[in-house]
Amino acid sequence: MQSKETFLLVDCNNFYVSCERLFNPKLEGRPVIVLSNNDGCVVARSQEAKKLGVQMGEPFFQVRERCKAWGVIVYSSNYALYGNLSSRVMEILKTFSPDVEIYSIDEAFLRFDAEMPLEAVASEIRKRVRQWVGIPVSIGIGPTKTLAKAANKIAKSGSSIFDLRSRPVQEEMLHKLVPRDIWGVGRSTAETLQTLGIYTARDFRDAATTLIRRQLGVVGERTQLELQGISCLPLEEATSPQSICRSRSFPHVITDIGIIAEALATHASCVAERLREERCVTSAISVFLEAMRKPSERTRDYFSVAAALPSPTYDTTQLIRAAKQGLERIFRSEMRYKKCGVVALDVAAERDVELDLFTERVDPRRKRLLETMDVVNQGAGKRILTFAATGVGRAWEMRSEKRSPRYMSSWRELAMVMAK
DNA sequence: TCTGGGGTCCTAGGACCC
DNA sequence: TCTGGGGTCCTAGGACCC
Repeated sequence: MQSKETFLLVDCNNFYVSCERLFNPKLEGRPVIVLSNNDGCVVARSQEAKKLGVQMGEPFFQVRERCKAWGVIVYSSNYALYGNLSSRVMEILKTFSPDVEIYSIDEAFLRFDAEMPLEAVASEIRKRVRQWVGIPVSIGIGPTKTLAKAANKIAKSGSSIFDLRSRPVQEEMLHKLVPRDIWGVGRSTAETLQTLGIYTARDFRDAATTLIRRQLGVVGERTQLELQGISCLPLEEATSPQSICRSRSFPHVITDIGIIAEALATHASCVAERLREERCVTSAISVFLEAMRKPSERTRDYFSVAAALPSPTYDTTQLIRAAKQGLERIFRSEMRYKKCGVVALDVAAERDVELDLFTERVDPRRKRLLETMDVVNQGAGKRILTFAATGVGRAWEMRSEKRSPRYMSSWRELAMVMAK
């Protein structure tokens, strides 16, 4: 008989804020928020900031004045720092179970096969991550991933660890959660459930399967089964991504094709770099532009074009060339552009790609050149070596006015310690 | 006048996640 | 003036084929 499996969901508390606090302990106990790229909207909030009513995803310009009045400390996002701390946390988690699925930058599922004293394991995980990296985490325990997620939600609001394995506890807690609290239930699904008279997570779990299947499709049905304790979402193996996208909004409207070409060349090189990092190749890219329709309106026009590459590749030059050709096909001089991006489609692991006699292999000399660039850029900081097409003016670059130093990835930005 | 049935593949769009 | 970015999966509908 297959042994019973249990899932732990480990989630870093207010992750980006916790990262900032690590290097600036004065932020402890104070309201802190972190903004998205371009300082556009709020993507992380400390407990204190949540209490003040700063909403997740709220546009920053709408809360700026309130933040000033309340003394909220504001940071631009610093992904170099968060990425680095994230991998340290994940390394620790891997020492507790061989079965770890890194679900996002700040959370991971761990699977345990046997019946184990998992509450003890969970508190050891919390202790070790706190001690070795300095980040506080919450942990949910459940017989399925969806229940572990729900347990984590409960853990967040108090005890830091919550076990949702026992049936009576499930009865009680699922009655307290609304469908929207459940992983996989978004706004639209929650509305549908409401019209069906389903108001709690427990109602959802106990509703007629045929009804759920008809109204919500296989996705909804799976979520329902998971709530019943029947595991349908296995731990995902780490696989190569299917697509890799890189895009940025401009800080202001841009109409100049030359500047957009530089931005796209930069995005194309980032995509290529990531492909090499993942040991992947792409056989087609898509280029897209977004333009403002009217100055006052939020609505955007979206233009995109896909282009096949001569052969599966991770070569920056080929991606830049294809991006440029794509741009020429969709660019209109009268449009007011606000964002652009490059997507690698059809991404596959390099070793899985069958090269026949006629497809061009990446030239070994070019391969060495690209590898060298990657090594230099990783060691000395990003963008030491770049392709000329990516430009030097960088008139399109985003606002990031309140970014903390890259303490862990840039020699120039190391923390300073005064010793007397 | 009246126009089958079954299958595959691809794409766009929606929904959801962090 | 100022509203992010990067993913996944599913579904419906069209094109195409026999």
